[in-house]
Amino acid sequence: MSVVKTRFAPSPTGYLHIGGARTALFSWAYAKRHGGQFILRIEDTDVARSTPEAVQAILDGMAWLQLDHDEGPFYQMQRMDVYKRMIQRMLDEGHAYYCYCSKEELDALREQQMQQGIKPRYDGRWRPEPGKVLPPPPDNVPPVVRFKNPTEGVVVWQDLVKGRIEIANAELDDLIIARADGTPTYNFCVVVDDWEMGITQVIRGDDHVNNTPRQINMLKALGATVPQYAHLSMILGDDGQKLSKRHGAVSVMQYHEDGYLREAVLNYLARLGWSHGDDEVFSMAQFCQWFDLDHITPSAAQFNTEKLNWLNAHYIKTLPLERLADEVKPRLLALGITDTQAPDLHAVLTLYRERANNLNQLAKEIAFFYQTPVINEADAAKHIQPETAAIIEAFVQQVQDSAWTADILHDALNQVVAAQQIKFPKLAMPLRVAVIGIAQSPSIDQVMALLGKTVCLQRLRVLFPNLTA
RNA sequence: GUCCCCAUCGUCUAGAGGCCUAGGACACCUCCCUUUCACGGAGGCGACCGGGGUUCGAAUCCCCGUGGGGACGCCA
Repeated sequence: MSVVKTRFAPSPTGYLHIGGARTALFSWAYAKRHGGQFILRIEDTDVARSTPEAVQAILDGMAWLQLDHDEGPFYQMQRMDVYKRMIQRMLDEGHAYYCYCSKEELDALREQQMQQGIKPRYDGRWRPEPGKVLPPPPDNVPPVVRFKNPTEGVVVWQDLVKGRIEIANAELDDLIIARADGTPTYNFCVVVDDWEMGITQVIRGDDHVNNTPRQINMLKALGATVPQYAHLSMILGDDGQKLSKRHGAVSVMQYHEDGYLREAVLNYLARLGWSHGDDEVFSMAQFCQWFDLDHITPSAAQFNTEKLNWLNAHYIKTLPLERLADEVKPRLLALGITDTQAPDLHAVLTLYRERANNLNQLAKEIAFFYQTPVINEADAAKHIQPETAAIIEAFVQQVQDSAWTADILHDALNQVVAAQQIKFPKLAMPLRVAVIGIAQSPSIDQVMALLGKTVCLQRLRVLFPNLTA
């Protein structure tokens, strides 16, 4: 039994989006599960569309998700000599041949076939056959190389996700494996690489199902071992539409920017199209022990931001405080906050992490600890009444000479409420508005204790300038 | 058009012929907790695409519809 080896093979024509990330995650997890190797291969043979920025974006995305590869990254453009040697071999062994059709000729053929209602495909006009006389090669058309696909029989494989798939060779045509300029095309490079790199399980998107029989035929022509295939269904956007620029096909790094933890994204993606009974929340370590191809859903899955948010909230609540602080600090910095010493960020996070489901939101919510809050007008209008100043006055009288802890403040609050014969919110809400700018917060006594006496009193005086205390 | 794939609550899914009066999670609704908003707790709403078979018995197997998706490039 050969050792398991999987690969993630993106083409660098854009960022790493959520669908690609899941494919990578599953390939990675499969290798981990079986003690195998996971390799990263950049399929950059489309020179016109590949960019170094996209390569970097993919590397960044993989790094953020911590989907580390054991080998690579390999770049197909650096393996040209390998492909060219293989193409020559195919030619020499009669598995491939030169085709002198021009693009225009091919386009015309395709159009004609479409009109006739038949599947558009190459008609084999340059395909050599015993007893067949080929036209003389035109001297102004540089030839492409085509693979001589079998014309009869069927290609069958046991897909690890979708089960047995069978496609008739009659449905396939002779695909181009080398362009007129001599460069190899995608399907050929994949075949050569998967073979040479010893890939045992090809885990990829199911848009490749139709390429699989061609690849199997080429593998067989080369005398290579055919790997196992697992075709993952696609991920649909939140709106049920195909993922695209307008439908949330954003970079995984966008999730990072938008305040999501990698733990949440990974857990969410793992659970999208794969299941382990009723388990919903699990670590990547656990996932790597559980992951298998038998429990992958063959149908497409719709992305659900609400559930991602829920997982994000879970991880914000349970992450080690140190980790959480590291995630929040840069986001506070983006709000102009550099110093998180006083009050202590860990203490602030302990108080606030319970209620957050997003890192950016969390940073925004605790910003008032480190900078002057903006008073929310609606909250102020609602909670600051004509009698409020007197109530605040009484409160300040009560606490100005005492120690400043949550317990003491808690008692003081209750005493003032009792003495003034008012409902608790009559005091608590104006305090919130004055001290933190809005009417929603954890217990106001705890918030004020963290903020400190000086700052609290100072902020109270801003909103209630006539305090005598 | 041709070929291929798919089909359980709004969404992600459990389910491999009897354990299913179909389970869990997100969302939603109600109640509880409460110092507001959250968090948390307890309930609730809510699905096997349709039709034929096979079988004592089908969400599970088969066929046909229907619907959705994918592929048909000198793109990957």
